[in-house]
Amino acid sequence: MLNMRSTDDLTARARIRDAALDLFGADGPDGVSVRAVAAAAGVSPGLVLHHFGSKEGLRRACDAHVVAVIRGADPDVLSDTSGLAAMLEAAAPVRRYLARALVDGSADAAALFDEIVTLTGAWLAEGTLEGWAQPSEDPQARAALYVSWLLAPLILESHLARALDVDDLHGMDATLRYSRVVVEMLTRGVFADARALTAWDAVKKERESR
Amino acid sequence: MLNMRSTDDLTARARIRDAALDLFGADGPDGVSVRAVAAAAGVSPGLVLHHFGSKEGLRRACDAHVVAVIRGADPDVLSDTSGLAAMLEAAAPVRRYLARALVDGSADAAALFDEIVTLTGAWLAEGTLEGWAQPSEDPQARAALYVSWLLAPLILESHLARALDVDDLHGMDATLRYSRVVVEMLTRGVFADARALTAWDAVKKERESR
DNA sequence: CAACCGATTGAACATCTGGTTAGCATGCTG
DNA sequence: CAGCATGCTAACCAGATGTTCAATCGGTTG
Repeated sequence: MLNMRSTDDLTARARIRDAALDLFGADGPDGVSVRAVAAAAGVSPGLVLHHFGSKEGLRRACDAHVVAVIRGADPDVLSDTSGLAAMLEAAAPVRRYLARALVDGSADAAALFDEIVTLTGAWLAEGTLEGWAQPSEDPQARAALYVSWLLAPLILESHLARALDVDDLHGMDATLRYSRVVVEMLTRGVFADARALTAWDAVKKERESR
Repeated sequence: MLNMRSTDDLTARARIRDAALDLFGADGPDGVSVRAVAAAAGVSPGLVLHHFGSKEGLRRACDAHVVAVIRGADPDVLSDTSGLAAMLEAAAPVRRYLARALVDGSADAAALFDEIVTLTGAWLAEGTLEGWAQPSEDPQARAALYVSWLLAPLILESHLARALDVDDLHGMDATLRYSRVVVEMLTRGVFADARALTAWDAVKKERESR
């Protein structure tokens, strides 16, 4: 057995982490036993604890790894949306894990979310000044919603795949297809006139008068 | 102890179901023990199984109850977007349970999702004909994405609340605030020119040439 | 009153959980 | 070579989990 921990990323430790990433991403940390991770990595259950101290430690290691992958991937493309773009480009297990961590309330995932919202807000503000983005009455909320909307396909993966009649939502075909519609909806909008806006005004007025 | 099972909705059975709804919605069925449900309902663990057969049976009962509540707004059929509205306006425990069931892959929640996507697709098609909705190159995908986007605040509740600096995302103030931005984004769009569309074209061409 | 039936309990069971420990093997270092 | 740290395993532990079961209680019915 070789002993190049820092360079070789295929050590038992890395294999355990990758297996955990995969399984945790599918069922959440609470739905996966240490033994299942060990089996998937081809090691004994004891080794998992030996390397990561505890199951919680393994979870933190997965969090850290995912954050590092997303932060570190292709920082040049698409200037300021790089975080988001990197996330969408990241390998499927990492993406699934991130989505799961977000709904499970992991602290690292939450911090990543906040960071991306901030970056997106700045990016959209710049776009507004340069004229390629619409101005917004509430830039903060818009940035948060924009990020949430791009995250939605990650989280609702299985439901969207069913609605679109595709097997793998994150295969290239399906990704191209739905991202096209996303761009279309974000460019032309969905509603063609202001009646949704006036409907909202009516709701607000009614609620305020109560 | 009274014995009016069918009429009184505060029987032990109903209390167990409500407690389970609450706890399952917070941590998912796998994160909650039968004993915890029993304790929250003020009964013994055995009674939970006596009434629902198994934990899985209890989960199914929760699913059925939530679906019934959502459908109950419009007893016969869901019309247009009323299902979506009912989901977003439902009481907090129901809302949380639904969000959790969607990401956990419950069959009933998935069926509800599909149904709402279909209704939304029909609604948007009608709008396209009547002129108040934009035409779409891919109506099926648009309907699915539209539903996903409106569901996103449900699922990412805590993260959005943090980004918007509000305590309760589904309180009236916050709801009015972010729904305003949703309407704004869906009416005016986010991008002011076609460069996102052309960027997508470039990506597609590049990937196809590979 | 007696028989019965559903609601309800508490204890028990087998299983699985995360975690600990002792020990083995191997490779580095003196 | 001896000494030692380290990767790794197997056995084991205490606790929690879902489920089962015998027994009790209370109201209804014969």
